[in-house]
Amino acid sequence: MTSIKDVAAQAGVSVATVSRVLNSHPSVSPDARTRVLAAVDALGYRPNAVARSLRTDQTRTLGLVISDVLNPYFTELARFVEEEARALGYSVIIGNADERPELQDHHVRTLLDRRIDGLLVSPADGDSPLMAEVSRGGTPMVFVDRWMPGVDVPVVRADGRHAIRDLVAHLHALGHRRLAIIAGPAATTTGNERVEAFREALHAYELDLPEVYIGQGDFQADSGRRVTERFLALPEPPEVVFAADNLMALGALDAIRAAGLRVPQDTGLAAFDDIPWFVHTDPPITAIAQPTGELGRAAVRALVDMVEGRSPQSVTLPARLVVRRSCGEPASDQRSNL
Amino acid sequence: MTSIKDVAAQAGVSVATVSRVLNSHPSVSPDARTRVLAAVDALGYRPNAVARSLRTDQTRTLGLVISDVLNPYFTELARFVEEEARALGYSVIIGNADERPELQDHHVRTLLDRRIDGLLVSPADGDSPLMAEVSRGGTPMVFVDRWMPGVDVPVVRADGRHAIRDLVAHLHALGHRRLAIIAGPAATTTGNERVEAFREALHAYELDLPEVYIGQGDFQADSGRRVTERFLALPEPPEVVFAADNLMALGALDAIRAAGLRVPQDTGLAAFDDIPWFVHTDPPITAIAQPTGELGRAAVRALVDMVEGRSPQSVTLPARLVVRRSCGEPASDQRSNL
DNA sequence: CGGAGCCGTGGAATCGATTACACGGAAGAT
DNA sequence: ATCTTCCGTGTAATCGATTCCACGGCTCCG
Repeated sequence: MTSIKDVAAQAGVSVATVSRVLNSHPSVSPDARTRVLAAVDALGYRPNAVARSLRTDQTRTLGLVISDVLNPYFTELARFVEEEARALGYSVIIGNADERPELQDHHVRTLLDRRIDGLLVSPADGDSPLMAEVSRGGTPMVFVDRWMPGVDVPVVRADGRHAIRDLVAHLHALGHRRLAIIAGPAATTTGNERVEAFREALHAYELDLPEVYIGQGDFQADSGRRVTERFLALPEPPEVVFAADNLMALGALDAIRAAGLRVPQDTGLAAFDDIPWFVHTDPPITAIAQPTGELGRAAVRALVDMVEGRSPQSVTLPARLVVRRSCGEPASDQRSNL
Repeated sequence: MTSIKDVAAQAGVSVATVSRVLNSHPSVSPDARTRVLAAVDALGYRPNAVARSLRTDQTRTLGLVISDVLNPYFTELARFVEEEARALGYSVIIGNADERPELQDHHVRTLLDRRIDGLLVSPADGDSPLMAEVSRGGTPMVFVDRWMPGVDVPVVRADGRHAIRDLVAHLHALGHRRLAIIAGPAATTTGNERVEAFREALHAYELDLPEVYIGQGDFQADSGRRVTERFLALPEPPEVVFAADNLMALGALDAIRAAGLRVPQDTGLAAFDDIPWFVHTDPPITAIAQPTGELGRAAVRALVDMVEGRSPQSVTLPARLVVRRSCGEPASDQRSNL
């Protein structure tokens, strides 16, 4: 590998001058500059990012730790995060926690060892003292989508409260009264919030959310399947099942089918998170869509603000209901985005 | 940040001894070892990976450049790659090329600047002289899924030939004769191969693959939609459309629906790449499944072999047909994996 | 005409690790 | 007892960059 010394030798200047040219430091003579540039070109020289990072103590790299790459919602989020980061001159290293706290911690530590400039996290289930420690340790950090209470870092997320209210209104209008929810892990904020918002919305219609209608899932398809089986085995099974994420909705759909039931005639289905495939399932699935692109971009901007010494802002964006056919045929004025 | 010097001071030894303990070098006294370990613990010291990499000239990091993260096939691949790499003690940095050669080159260069130990690439459309250059430059490199002719590096991929023959047999048995294909970009190997295998399989049944039945796609949903619209507008539209990847199949499904046609009664649909959602579309989609997990693992093993000075092997694994209902109701003995 | 100030440049310190080499002391060989 | 060998340890060089400081030469001003 050619180093800055080779370039210096080739151009007949010192390494200091080469470095100045490369970092567009003002005090370099035009003559020296051209000679250096020519040498760089001739040798195909590229600065060693490792050496540079050691000296400058910055890597221009952000870490992104997400709970599950296979979840299309997070994949999309990751894509937007990388895009915005690139626009701001940063690279992104993604760590996939697979919803496992210890794997999450592994990635966080690895990223810290590499001296990333900042960390974007969507914390998995289970508590992780590491997070609080990292944030106290001074590493710029921002939570996206999910967050951890008690850890004082900016949060960028979508608020589903309003959309969930719309969903319940929609279900109520269709005549459904027995509504169940497949919740996410209790330890994730998104897991809790969605249940609470659902319960509140039901109250507004004087409906109850009995314990047996709250299934404990883990954001994976399998758990959606298991919970739904239990719902269907109830003496009074729910008329509609609302899954707190798209993978559990997939599992729920499996279970309903396997029981020989039809959606929406026998059991309705709705999901939090909207994904392209929901248009093509049988039937198309009514879902709550998050503004994923905006979320990803806002998260990166907040983090970069922090890294570069500006004061970052927490951001909450509204999610919105997309009505399709999985809860029953909506009145025509309620249809949208098919 | 605490450095090795702090640990040395705390333990009352030199930095050399600390380093020896950390790298489990044999000649350290038990006494020194315990004192160092205690100091590491007390200070919460973690070695600076940047400094270490600079000195040792290895990062224990692999680069993975894929054509499109939003494609579930690649997401899954990436997940397995990371898993296997982690098992072997490596981290992975993913670069998403979004099917754009210039973005692909950007990521390759960034990864090289960071001195990754090896590079896993699934090249996008368009030629990139950079690849050949990198490989000649001595960076360990392995192609996965797609490859570039003329660049002499190991290739890990699935062979769809056999499965495509099975697919054509299946379609022929259902009475279909006019079969069309939505191809991938001509410049990608997977794009070409799938068309050629399809043509050959048709020949075996004395069927032709006319030019108008070959649509030019780019592995994105939109192109599948456009190509399918054109197919359907033909005086003699095809009875079955075979999409060379899952996203184009999604687009094709859109287009068929938009034209007011039913699958499979009016137009059949099959896809290369199988994904969980294909079970739940209306109707479930017949697809060719790649052994993604094995592919990812084999690719990492080949690359690590190369990095660590062993001689790497190209690997080709068979894909297999999964019959569902999107091409017509199969005879009962042909059904599988619903 | 002489001193102050500026500009372009190079030498050398530095970042945090690894590792070759030297050295002192203990143990074993003769 | 003396010589060799080996072991544990420390000193210092090194990786490839950035950047502080000093220096020589020039310009400008009084």
